[in-house]
Amino acid sequence: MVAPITKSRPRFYSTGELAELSQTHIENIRYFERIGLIPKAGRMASGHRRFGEEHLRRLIFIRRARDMGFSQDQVRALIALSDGTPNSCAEIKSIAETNLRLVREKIAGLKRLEHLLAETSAKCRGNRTPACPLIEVLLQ
Amino acid sequence: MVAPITKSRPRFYSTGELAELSQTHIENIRYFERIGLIPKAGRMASGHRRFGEEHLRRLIFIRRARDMGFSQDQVRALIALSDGTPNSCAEIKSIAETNLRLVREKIAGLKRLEHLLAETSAKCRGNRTPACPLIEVLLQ
DNA sequence: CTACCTCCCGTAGTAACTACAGGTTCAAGC
DNA sequence: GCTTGAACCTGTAGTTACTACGGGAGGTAG
Repeated sequence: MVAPITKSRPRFYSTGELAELSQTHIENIRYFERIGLIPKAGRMASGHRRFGEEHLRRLIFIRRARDMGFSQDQVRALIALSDGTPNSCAEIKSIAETNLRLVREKIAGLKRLEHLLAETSAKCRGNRTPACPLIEVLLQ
Repeated sequence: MVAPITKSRPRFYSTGELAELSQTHIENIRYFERIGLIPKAGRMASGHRRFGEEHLRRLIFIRRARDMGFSQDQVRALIALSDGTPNSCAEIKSIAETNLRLVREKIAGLKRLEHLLAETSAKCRGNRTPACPLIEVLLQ
């Protein structure tokens, strides 16, 4: 087991450092703070934000969840449910399954679209004889 | 010369009729008119819009194109190109092919997501033993 | 000391609609 | 002719999830 990059002393991060470490846009971090998706950061004397490990973990969590296609509301629910409440696991699974169903529907729709586009495009020779099949399809 | 009023029906439609016939939301029709995606409608004395066959054809064209995943800008380009300009067919084909590529990329991304969700969700029994695998995945 | 970078805040913009609020007009029934 | 309810009008604001910008202040290397 490799020791993670842990600092025994409390680590603090500037907004830019946190953006780098969490692979999140800097404006996005401020945005997440504003809408309450991450806790409010402490401040330095200068007014610059001072984030801690907790913010980093939360941001990585959020990015992963977003990568998994969860909406902002779902992410919010996942955060609330990930705190160890009994039975929350079942709720989390249910959110994931709803999402999986939506993803599968999206894939199915896009595949139909792909076939339509590919077929129609293949018929087109780019010379409009007798008429462009793409436009024909759109006009009926 | 007497115009054959009886048979060559200059059909007019109200906004609601057009919405019904083109399967478009009524607010959407007004929106499309406002942004110039369809021509400005004529007006009755009362101020109610009066649409013609041309509007209906255009709206159906737009709906089809949108169903095919074309963006509003692409739809605008397709409308401009569908007017019979020489060589436009090649440009139309190019728009369609760009779109096809984007659709395929979206499908690939969603499939990766589908696997991740399905796998993680399958591991979850909804009883958090020892910990919810979905949350584990999000936390690393 | 002077660049230059990073950070601050607030606002506005993006796509592509969708949803009011608050009013007019039309069509049908009595 | 009157009433009622549906359909229509305009204009603005809300949606999702950010992203960009303007204009200024703090931090640091040479």
